[in-house]
Amino acid sequence: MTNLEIAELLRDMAAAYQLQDDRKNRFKIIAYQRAADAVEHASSELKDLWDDGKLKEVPGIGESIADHLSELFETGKSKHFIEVMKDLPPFMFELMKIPGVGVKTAYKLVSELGIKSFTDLKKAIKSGAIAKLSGFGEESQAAIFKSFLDFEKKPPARHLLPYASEVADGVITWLKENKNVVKVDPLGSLRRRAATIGDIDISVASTKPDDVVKHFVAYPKATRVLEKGTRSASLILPGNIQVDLMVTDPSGYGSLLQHFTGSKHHNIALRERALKMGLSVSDYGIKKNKSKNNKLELFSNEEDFYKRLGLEYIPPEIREDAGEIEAAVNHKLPKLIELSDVKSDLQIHSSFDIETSHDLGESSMEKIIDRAGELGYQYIAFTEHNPSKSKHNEKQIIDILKSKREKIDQLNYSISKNKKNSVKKVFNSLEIDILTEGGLPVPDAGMETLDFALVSIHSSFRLPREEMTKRILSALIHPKVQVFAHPTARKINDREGVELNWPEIFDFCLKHNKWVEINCDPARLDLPDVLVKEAVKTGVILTFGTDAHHMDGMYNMEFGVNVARRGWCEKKNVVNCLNLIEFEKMLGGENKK
DNA sequence: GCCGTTTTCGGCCCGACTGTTTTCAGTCG
Repeated sequence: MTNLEIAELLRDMAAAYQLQDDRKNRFKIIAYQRAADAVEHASSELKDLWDDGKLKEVPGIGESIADHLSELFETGKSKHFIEVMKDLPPFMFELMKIPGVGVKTAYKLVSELGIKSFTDLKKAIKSGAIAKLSGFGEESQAAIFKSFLDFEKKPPARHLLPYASEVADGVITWLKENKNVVKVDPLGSLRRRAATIGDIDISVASTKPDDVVKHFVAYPKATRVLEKGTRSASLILPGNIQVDLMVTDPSGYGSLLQHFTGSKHHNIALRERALKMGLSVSDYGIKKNKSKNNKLELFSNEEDFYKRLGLEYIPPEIREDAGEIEAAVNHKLPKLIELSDVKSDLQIHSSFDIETSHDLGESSMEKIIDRAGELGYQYIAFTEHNPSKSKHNEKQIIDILKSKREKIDQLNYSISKNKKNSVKKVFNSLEIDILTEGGLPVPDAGMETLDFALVSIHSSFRLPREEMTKRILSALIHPKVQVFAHPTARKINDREGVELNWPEIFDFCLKHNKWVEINCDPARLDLPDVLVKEAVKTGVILTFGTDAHHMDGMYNMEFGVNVARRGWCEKKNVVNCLNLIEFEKMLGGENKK
């Protein structure tokens, strides 16, 4: 079972307890939901953790749930889960995927109207049967129908960061046309720079919230107004993208920024901390105790808000309730890496034709060097894919690589004459496929032409964990191999990452001075943030590579930096932050025979 | 059902919006 399937199962359990008695089970429900969230965000497959006896190390999984999951892994089922859910019709969980349809609604539709498919649902709506149920009416029936039509057309997807940013920019531009908008910011997972974005969250500071809301819901591109209140509203945009707006007075804007940035778990943890201090936190501000009559303390900025709770300012990227609050208490927050720290790009594909196994780049080496200069880099690496193995014999591969070596040497000669460009050196590298059985498709005489090599997986993604781990290590061991590129080989929304024994990989890299890439392509962002955090903890050296196949792709560096920041990365953890001399020293170091 | 700067027992975030059952339940973030 995958983590996603387990998370879904735990959420179904929470739903079951909600139906049984949502008051009595209140905290059990929360516990199951928290466990589900934790499983979804875990950096390893739960099955692997169970293999290693580490199930209970996942925060949110305790004695009881761990036991049930163990039974599930051992026997394929859990008696307790089956018992709790035995009377629930399976289709209710499908209905719950429609936004606005929760546990109670779904159960009622299935149990009282016998709905067993989406076709049944449509029939029930057409006949008006839903409106006749107690607790429902014409309007709620219509709301379910509209929501269903959106969902049927396009189930809510998570969007890549650059796309979500663009959509948000459109809304923000529209909001700024209203003169009552004092400040406007994109928040939520967009501000936390997560790899994918669900809803788009936007906050506004204004003394006239109702006027701003009115302007917002008139956004010309909106296909539907989901909600409209006095200080908040939600729209649906084409492609079934939801945009949520919250407005507050400028005097309390800091609290709104903080609240709406999230994450949910970070906020919950903050509020629990506040309670222990005798304070109550909401998106309006902070009160003494929970009493309604107590005076509200306002915060115009986030720094003061965190300070009030005895915390250092926590950067949005690490607000995930993953140790950042404890670190902020103890003044142990990392000084996160910044884009301006980056002095190089270590994965670029030029158009220099070496008859590659995969796609060739589109821009010339010369143009790429100019662009690198514009970005202020000191050095870059050209990392075209290796010459295809099927179309060449060994001698041909060696000859092709020698011709590229000559080209790079010429470039370095002309660079040394050009004082205007900040780039002082280009490295001759290669992105080499790791063969299914391990090993590399480039003969040693070809490897000798390189300054260093990247290796990566482009085939056989579904090997078992230990086999895959051996495969990777057999490639990394080669003395010319320096970087493990896009290590999980995931493609966001398209392909899951491979299974690897990460502690073993990281230990190996640490011991042999091998580096692990953060691929900056927004569709990859690989290593993912949770694994970056593990790598940083271990002390593994990381690299940035934009994987640009066109010189404009070099602008994607910022997305890699986002991931690094989310993984608690400092300047010292990333080799790209070294200047040329330091970098060459690092490259020469322990890696040479 | 989980978890701990005080706690192995006794807590567990806080509020907006909608529709319907006119005082609240359901859903969401």
